[in-house]
Amino acid sequence: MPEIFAQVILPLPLHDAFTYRVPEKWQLQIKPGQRVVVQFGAKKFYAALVLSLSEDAPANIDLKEIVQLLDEEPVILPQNLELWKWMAGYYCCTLGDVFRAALPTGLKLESKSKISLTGNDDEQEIGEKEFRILELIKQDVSTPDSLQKKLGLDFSYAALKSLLDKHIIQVEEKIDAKYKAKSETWVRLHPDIKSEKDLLEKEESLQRAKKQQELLVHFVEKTGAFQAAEQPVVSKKELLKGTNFSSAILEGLVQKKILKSFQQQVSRIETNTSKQADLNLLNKYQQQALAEVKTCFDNNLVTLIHGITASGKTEIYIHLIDETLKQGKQALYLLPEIALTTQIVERLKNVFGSKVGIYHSRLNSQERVEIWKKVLLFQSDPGEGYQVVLGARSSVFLPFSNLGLVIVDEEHENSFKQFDPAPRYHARDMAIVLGKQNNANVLLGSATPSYESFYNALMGKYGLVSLTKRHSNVELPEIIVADLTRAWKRKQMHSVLTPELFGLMEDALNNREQVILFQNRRGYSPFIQCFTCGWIPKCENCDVSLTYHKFKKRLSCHYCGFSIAMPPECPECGSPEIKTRGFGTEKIEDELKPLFPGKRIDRMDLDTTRSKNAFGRIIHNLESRKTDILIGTQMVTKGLDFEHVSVVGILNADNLINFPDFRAHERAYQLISQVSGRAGRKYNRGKVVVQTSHPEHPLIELIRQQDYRAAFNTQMTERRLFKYPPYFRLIKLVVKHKKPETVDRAAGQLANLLKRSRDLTVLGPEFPLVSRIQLWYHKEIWVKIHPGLPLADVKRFILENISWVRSQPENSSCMVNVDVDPA
DNA sequence: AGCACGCCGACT
DNA sequence: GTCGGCGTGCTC
Repeated sequence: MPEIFAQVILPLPLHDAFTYRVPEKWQLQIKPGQRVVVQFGAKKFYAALVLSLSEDAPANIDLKEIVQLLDEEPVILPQNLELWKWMAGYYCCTLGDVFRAALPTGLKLESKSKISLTGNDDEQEIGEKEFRILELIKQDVSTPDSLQKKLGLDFSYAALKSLLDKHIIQVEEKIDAKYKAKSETWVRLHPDIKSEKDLLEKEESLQRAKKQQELLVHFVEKTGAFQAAEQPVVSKKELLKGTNFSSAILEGLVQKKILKSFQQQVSRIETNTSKQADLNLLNKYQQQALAEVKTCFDNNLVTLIHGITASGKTEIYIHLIDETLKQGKQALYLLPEIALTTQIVERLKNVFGSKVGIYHSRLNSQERVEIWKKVLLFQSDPGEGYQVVLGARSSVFLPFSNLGLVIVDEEHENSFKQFDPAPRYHARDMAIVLGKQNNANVLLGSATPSYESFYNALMGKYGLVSLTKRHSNVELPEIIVADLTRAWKRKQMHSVLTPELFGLMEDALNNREQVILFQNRRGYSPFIQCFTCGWIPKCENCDVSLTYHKFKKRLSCHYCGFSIAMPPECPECGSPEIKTRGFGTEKIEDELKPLFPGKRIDRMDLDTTRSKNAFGRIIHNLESRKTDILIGTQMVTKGLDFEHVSVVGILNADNLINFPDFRAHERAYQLISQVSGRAGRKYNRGKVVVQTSHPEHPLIELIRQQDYRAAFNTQMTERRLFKYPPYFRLIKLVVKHKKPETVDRAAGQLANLLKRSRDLTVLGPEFPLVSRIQLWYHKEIWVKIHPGLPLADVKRFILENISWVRSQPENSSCMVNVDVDPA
């Protein structure tokens, strides 16, 4: 039999696959998609993924053997790997990067150095540092990391190495399997008991062990032994529940070979999710839209459904999923993380029961592995595996075997784009690739489609379906523009509220209706400033001012988490007069309390939703009308339906519109529309107040008229003129280094090299909005690419130039991040 | 990404 | 004179 070699992907940012020898014992069993343990480098072990197998190997390399085969069957299918390859190529990252992003943590493993004593303690001279390290090792601190954490500056690798050289300690590499199946103890009759007669004999034999006898009777009553053909089993937990029997009594029966206990694997995921509801009937507009979507699907792989808020898109999705399931195919339903609320999760579980898996970042790694495995299971056992997945961005990596439909709801959401680390992929775009590879239809849905998608639809690349009627005929809210500057000048402001907004809030609250206020900044105030000398506290690691959080009495950095206590006086001039500047959600909450005495005010932002149940609690309080006014950031915009919210206030539209980003207008429009959608969903027409200092701004007028199409057209003119998407493709390059001079020089060189290409438009290098993050200086280069150019060649050209710049000694291998289609 | 090897400044 | 910093290059 010829020798077999495996090309494996390591979970590292390396461009090549590496070849290992396959030991003879696994030659028949090994398949692409299985995980293997390999040694890579002098000591590290990794779980790698078999990419391919071959009978020949690269010459002149001393190959290592695979240490362990981890899976009996592949954890990922060949067609899934095709998506990985596409992603690595398109987003200019390595397969290793994709590997890391794709597999749930529980399926990845990495070796950790475990330090232990050798027991060799002949008198040897050791230094102070060595002594302190040794003391900790004796207390079972056994990894370099934890030693470093405990000792701080007293730790050094040299001291560790010295101890190693003196044979006082030893280091071994241990790999931990992160995923363990959860198991429970179950109980059944011992196989020796073959009839009821045997059982009675055994029972009588227990005359002197009353408790055991009672438990046996309890077991028989509970399970009905010999009632059915199959011998009954029961979990130990279930058997002992509500009784006084202890484990010891059960153990006694097991010892006497009357009962037998065994371990059984159980799922961590709730299983009592039987189908509880039917599909809702669609109204005539929904029926029409559904029919149109299906027609579009006949001609286009991708269809965009532009449906205003509350037009009932979700129910259409559910009908489409249902049809996909009837064809025996799988469906993937993608939502942005924040929109994966209990409302939608429950609806899907009720309709599709145990066929639905939910996959998002709040699951722990063990749960994620179980979802992964049940999606994989669909291939071999369609009855048991998941046929529908509702999930966030990373669900595109799940091992689907027979995908028939992909839905991307809220497709305009920029949180579908992964920022850091690589792969910097856009889940909506990956969904489309996934659709192409599987010949599965893709449905994009939004009330305010991204301009790229809408453009593609208008150009005929995607099908387009519009839904313009809200269900139960609720009217779109009325939008009122309130002039901040005028109100300030006339001294009519009630704290942060214009008289327009204040008046409407009072009316609403008097009618027992609720109010949502939107402000794009969390914390108390975006920055503070000394009234006397003008000093503004800045982050030590990043180039940003610190945000004041009043509740914690601290100043903190929203980029790196750095924080300091609020100084009692100005550290520069000693003046005690430090003033807060600007308004964050926390300060607004404070300011509103005296304006609306007796009203219950709640706040929803990153700071108040950190704990696991906080989000649900805030939503519940609003639903049950325990909250009168909710103040929040972006979070309040997401698909939450509340019946009694009649007024929505956007406290400052200017900081949305004036954001220095080519997408600022698109985003401002989307955001304000989405928040507006929260107003007046059931009984009467809601009111939205948009506060701005520039009521004459053309975008404000478009927002007031709620004219998506006009806003789109206006922007398209600018996008074309300034060479932005959808007319041009963008690649953003971020050069990073700890030294500003190096960043300057390297970024300059790179930009100059790229500018030599006459086909490309190159902007920069420029310092980004925040030019230093966590002690690293950043500089950005934007490359605009004409759609006629071969993208692969352009990328190769860019990557070659990056390598060249990085290889120049004076640039001391600075980092360059490549972000294709930046958000 | 790690980690080893290799070359120059502040200490016994 | 060495210890120890981190800059460069390799890992099947």
